[in-house]
Amino acid sequence: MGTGATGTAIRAAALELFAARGYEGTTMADIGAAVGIRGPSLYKHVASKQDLLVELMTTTMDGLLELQRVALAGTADPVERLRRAVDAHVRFHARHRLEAFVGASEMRSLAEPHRGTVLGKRAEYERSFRRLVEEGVAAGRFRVPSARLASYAILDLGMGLATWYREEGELSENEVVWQQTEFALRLVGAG
Amino acid sequence: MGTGATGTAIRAAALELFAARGYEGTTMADIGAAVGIRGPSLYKHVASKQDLLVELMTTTMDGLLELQRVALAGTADPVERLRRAVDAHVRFHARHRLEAFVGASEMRSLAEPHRGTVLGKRAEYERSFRRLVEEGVAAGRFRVPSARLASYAILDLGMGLATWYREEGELSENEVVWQQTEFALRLVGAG
DNA sequence: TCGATCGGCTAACGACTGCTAGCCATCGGA
DNA sequence: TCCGATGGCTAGCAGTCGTTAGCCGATCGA
Repeated sequence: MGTGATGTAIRAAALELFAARGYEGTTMADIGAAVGIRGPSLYKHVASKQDLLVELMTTTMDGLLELQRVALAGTADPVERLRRAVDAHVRFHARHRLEAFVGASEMRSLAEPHRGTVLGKRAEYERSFRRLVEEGVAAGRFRVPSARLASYAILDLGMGLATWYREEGELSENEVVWQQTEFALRLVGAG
Repeated sequence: MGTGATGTAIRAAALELFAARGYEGTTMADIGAAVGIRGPSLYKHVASKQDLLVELMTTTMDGLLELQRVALAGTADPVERLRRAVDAHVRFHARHRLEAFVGASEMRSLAEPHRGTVLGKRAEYERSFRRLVEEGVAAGRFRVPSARLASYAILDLGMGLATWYREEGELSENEVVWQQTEFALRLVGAG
């Protein structure tokens, strides 16, 4: 059944190229060259260029949602719930910066119906964060002018990592995660 | 000398299309259609498609830097300085969401040497924000684990507007600006 | 009135794109 | 040993793109 390793290598190369040059700016020949084969040979492993993007974006959103689900399971305290959700959010963006960057900037290149699906997952993710803030406000633990704006701010905090975070940077993943979580809690007035 | 209005209309149409479909995903025919002419006719008004992007991105960064300069002029108090810088930052992103979005996501489509120029301006803008945080820390008015991370967080807060802010939204520009400024001050522990 | 300029247009070039067709070497299992 | 599957390859199709060339009607100052 072959090694199957090439399929993974192709997806990894596509991710890196989509992040660096954009979906439209990346050719199948580019992706092929990155794994040592010609463009047309790619079609022995993947159905189409669009398929590469679809799979990349849906698995990214699924991973993010799953991580959040796990982080929130079995915890009732609003402050602790937000802390865990932000931890998962930031950690995911640190570990998958390229996926996050492509996910945010290439939504337009995603064809229907997948575009709608991914947008739906993203809306669900955001709604979940807003609810976390509202829970904290209702419990008298947070103090914010607008739960919507606060949740957007927290989401943006983590998504920003996609731009500036580097694994080789001077700050470790844990340090960044801790500080961003601290920022998020200060932001909602739970410091 | 003609009206000159067409040149402006072309730039406005290009901005909207670049934001919606991306630079590579936008054709000269698209831009022409948006202003009621054919693709090739555009060359009576602009030098090239790349020129459209170059001008868009440099004027955006210049506007952002100039606004920051004005905001900081003649104020010494670190808290007030950060407050004004964040106000300008957020207000700019609210008023020029499309420019900000294109500026952030189409850097890759910008050819050298303009890419280097714009990146330099952006680095200067970021450095200025970091210095503001460091000033506040040095004066004992802010309390942050890392000035670098705090300044990134503040920058991301405003840049996020590019994604979710809408003029027709329920929150007015002033409300959003005020709340984001509040968030930024909480974030650096100056609440 | 006349001639230049302005700003549209179509035709077309040359390069490039995603993808298909079809060929062939390699190699593991029967 | 041989046969089929695997996974490379080149050639090429059918389009699209940015851009140039060259044409022509309208407008306007002299």
